[in-house]
Amino acid sequence: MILSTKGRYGLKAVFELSLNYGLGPVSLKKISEKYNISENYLEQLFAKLKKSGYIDTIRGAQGGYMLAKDPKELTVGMILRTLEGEMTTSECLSKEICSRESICATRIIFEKIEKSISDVIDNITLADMYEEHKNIITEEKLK
Amino acid sequence: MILSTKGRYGLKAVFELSLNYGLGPVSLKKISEKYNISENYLEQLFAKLKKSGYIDTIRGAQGGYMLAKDPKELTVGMILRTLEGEMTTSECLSKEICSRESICATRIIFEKIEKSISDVIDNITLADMYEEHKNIITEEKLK
DNA sequence: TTAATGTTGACAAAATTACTCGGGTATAAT
DNA sequence: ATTATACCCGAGTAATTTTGTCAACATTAA
Repeated sequence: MILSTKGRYGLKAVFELSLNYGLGPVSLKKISEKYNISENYLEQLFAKLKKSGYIDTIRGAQGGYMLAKDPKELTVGMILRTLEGEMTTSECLSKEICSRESICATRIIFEKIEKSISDVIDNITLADMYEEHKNIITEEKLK
Repeated sequence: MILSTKGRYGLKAVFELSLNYGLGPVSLKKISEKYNISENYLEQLFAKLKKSGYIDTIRGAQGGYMLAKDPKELTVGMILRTLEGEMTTSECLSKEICSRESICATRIIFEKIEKSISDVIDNITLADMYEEHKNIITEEKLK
């Protein structure tokens, strides 16, 4: 399983923010209740995202969290990498040990996996997610 | 980091077996010394791979492990999935909680990631790794 | 003021990872 | 036969990561 709850919860929550983009802040309480995610835990995730500059906060009553940028400028990769760290490693365990032959062969594999993941997550923006989501909703209504 | 030492050590070790395909068994001791991986730990990984039918063993002196099939028939995905379990999950946490909208949106993302990983690991065989590795060695010699 | 909200840092339970250990069994070489 | 070499198997354990919890505090709208 490549994604822990950090990435899974976090992406959901951020998407929720993008649904509210331009409409004012959303409180943690609302999000945590909607998805049944621990408020305090989500708080930690949002703290990281704020530090990275992807979300802004407004303190005090009626405050909350909001995207710091246009959903078009925020990619899934930005969110996931902030929360999960780098997705793969291809580093050798030790330069001495790296007896070259097979380690190089496996490293190539890991690099390919990494690239394919990056191709996906770096090319989907929150705006894309929103579009896709809207289409699904529309299709459902047509039935 | 999507791969733990299980997948990383395991793929290295199995590649080592593929270098020796057709030349008799390789002992754990040899592999663990070459890569400085705990022998007992590697044993556990190989036990799983044997159970899955990817490697065979010969017990007793001069015994060891060997691929159970031609390297052309063994993919990186077979090895990694055996050792790491499924690579992603896109399941909802709970049907009740799944308020559909944003969870569906995130699920699509996870499914895309999963597919891109599968495209890589299911389409590279141990034989492919060997070919690539041979090319690298050859190129180095030409310098 | 008061209630709602974000901020911070410490703490901790649970799960997973990454091993270790010890006593087996099978087999080749002597 | 004996011995050394290897795989086999199940239990145990240390370290790390994940997944939170808690408490005290700061800020702001109403």
